[in-house]
Amino acid sequence: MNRRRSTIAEIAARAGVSIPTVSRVLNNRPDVAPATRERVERVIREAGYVRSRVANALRRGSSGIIDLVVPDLDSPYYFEIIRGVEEVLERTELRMALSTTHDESRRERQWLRQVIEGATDGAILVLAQGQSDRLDELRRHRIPFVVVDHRGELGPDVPSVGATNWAGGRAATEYLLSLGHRRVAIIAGWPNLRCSQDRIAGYRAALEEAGLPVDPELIRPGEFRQQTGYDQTCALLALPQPPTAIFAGSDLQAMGVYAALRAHGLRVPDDVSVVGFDDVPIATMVSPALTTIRQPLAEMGRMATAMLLRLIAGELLDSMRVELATSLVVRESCAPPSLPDR
Amino acid sequence: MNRRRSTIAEIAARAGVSIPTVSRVLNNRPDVAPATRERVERVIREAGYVRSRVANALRRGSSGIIDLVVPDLDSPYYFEIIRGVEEVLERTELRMALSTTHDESRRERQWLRQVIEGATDGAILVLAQGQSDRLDELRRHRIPFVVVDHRGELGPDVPSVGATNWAGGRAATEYLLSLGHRRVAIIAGWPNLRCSQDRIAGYRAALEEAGLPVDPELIRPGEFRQQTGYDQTCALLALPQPPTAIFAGSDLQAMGVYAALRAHGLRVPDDVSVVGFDDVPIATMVSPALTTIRQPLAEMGRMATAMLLRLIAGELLDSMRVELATSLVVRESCAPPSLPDR
DNA sequence: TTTTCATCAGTAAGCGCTTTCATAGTAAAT
DNA sequence: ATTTACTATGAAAGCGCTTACTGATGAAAA
Repeated sequence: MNRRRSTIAEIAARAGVSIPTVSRVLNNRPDVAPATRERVERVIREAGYVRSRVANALRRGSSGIIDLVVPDLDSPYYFEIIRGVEEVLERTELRMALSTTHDESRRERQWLRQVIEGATDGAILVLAQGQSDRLDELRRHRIPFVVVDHRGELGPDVPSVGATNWAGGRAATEYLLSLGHRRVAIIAGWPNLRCSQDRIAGYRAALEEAGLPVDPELIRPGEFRQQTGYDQTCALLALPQPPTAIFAGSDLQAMGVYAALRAHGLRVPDDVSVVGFDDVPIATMVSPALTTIRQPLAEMGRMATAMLLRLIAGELLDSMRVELATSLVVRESCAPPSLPDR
Repeated sequence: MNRRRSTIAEIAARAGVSIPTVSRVLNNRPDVAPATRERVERVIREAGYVRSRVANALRRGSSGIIDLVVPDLDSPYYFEIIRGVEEVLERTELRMALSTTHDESRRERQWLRQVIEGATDGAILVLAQGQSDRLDELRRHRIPFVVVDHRGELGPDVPSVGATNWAGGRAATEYLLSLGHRRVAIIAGWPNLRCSQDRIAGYRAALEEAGLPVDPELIRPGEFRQQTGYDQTCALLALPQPPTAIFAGSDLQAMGVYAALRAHGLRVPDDVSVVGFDDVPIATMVSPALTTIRQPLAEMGRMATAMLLRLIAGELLDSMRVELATSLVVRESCAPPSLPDR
């Protein structure tokens, strides 16, 4: 009906009071006479007035927006995190601005500019470089942020949340070893990712603990995508002594492993055992259901958001760096090796 | 280094010019002497100045934010759409604010209030009720919007994008029929969803065209989730004359179908053929790979965003209602029926 | 040389709201 | 009756920026 959005001034005029009085009513200030308050509130209701968040933002320098930045939107990994963030944000007045960088620095700068321009209240960066210029700039602009699953080294004062990747890598390997496997391969993420390094370290630890040699051939880096799983499995299978178990760096990779194994006429888990990482929904949908290391992605998102909220409120964090526990979820993709080698 | 964010006024002072001049430089206005422009630009660079989008937003009443609203964040369906939206938005200066309603009207109002408060430039509503108070209110506040995959009836002047669900329903059924199936079941979404209705209509059309009776027992409504697929398949299998092919309403449902079939010791496609709907990534990851009706989700997101952008620019839409083509993607989950019934 | 125009830059207003600060009115204390 | 102390409200400033206007210049036209 009314074309323009109504302003506080209109309400004031209609209610026969001054602008500040309306503002006071809006903000539930105590110093308004009950009768006046009543009257103003009625007018507000009648006019269908909603206050402008933009004007407010300008006034007090906070936009009510949290930025969530992910490298891409091509994996359930990100979506789980996004969901976690959304879950806590939806209980607040804050909105989530989602953007992607595609790991391109051009996009990163663009994002950074937007964030700073936009007076973001805070940012959650997924898989960001642990100590980069970007982070410094954010800091310089006094924009609170927390990093999820950082890459590379982490500055000491960077709030971050991750998962116990080392423990996960070790648990998966130990499990496979306990089943009797002696040649277990690991497909990881790129070595520049902190989580990859940790998982491989966990894998090595388990092997060494069991007194088994670490065969470099069995450690295959790559992206966390299906294709990598496929390709590396093929490579692994071409080895003179192929592994009897494969520990993939992500469930998506594991799907590639499944496909490659099928293509070679090998059955899971009868011929080769497979363990994934992440525990995204697909893990339960495939057959055999994927045994995997659960990474509490949604919870990481929730935790990061909770931390950010505290930072925004100016509170201190109990701990700058929090690591959430991974856990082994046993399903159907592992079994004792068919023919024990060695 | 510098604590506060620098303002245009500071730049002006430092460069020895007036505030409007800085603004002109910032906006690439032609009426600035080259030398002055040069100088101002240098100061801007040195100061690391970024203009406040908030102030701008207040000034010109546009916030640079597009709202994307989905019912939930629990299905690849949404993520594909989100990705499409992000793809076109990332080429603009606009940011995406993502929120969920959980189909609760409380959340919907909250969202609506936020949107109106926040001076959103426009909104994309996924699976919104075709003619609801919400939409009216958006219209009243002059907020451009477009609906993706609307539910229920659609007002005539509501910009929307969907897929050719009818054609998809028909194509899937025809394909199954052409394979020799005579009892094909359809698991759909809730009947209040427009897309469900259309698909069922397409299914009926194919059946009738082939001179086959439509058995109401074979039409099973439910949610688009895995569990529904599982449950309805069990129900279907319990029928005196179970279907030899099942057309699921989503790929997720189809995963449930797979699981139920496996649980009953039935093989896909040897014993029962399965067709999905959507063609999300999982479809290619499972074995047998899922034959499905591809719904160009990401493209729908892109299209919706493109339309919204035009609406925001004040341009007219070529067409209020656009339907993107679905297509049959044949993979491995269908085969002729093992024992022809009747 | 005087008039006419571009050209460049500055003044001021205002986007919608919050927030001192000041003031009128009223009730309580002297 | 006068002072004191609130209480309820209004006037005005300002958040950071854009954008009519308004003026100075100096160059081109008369």
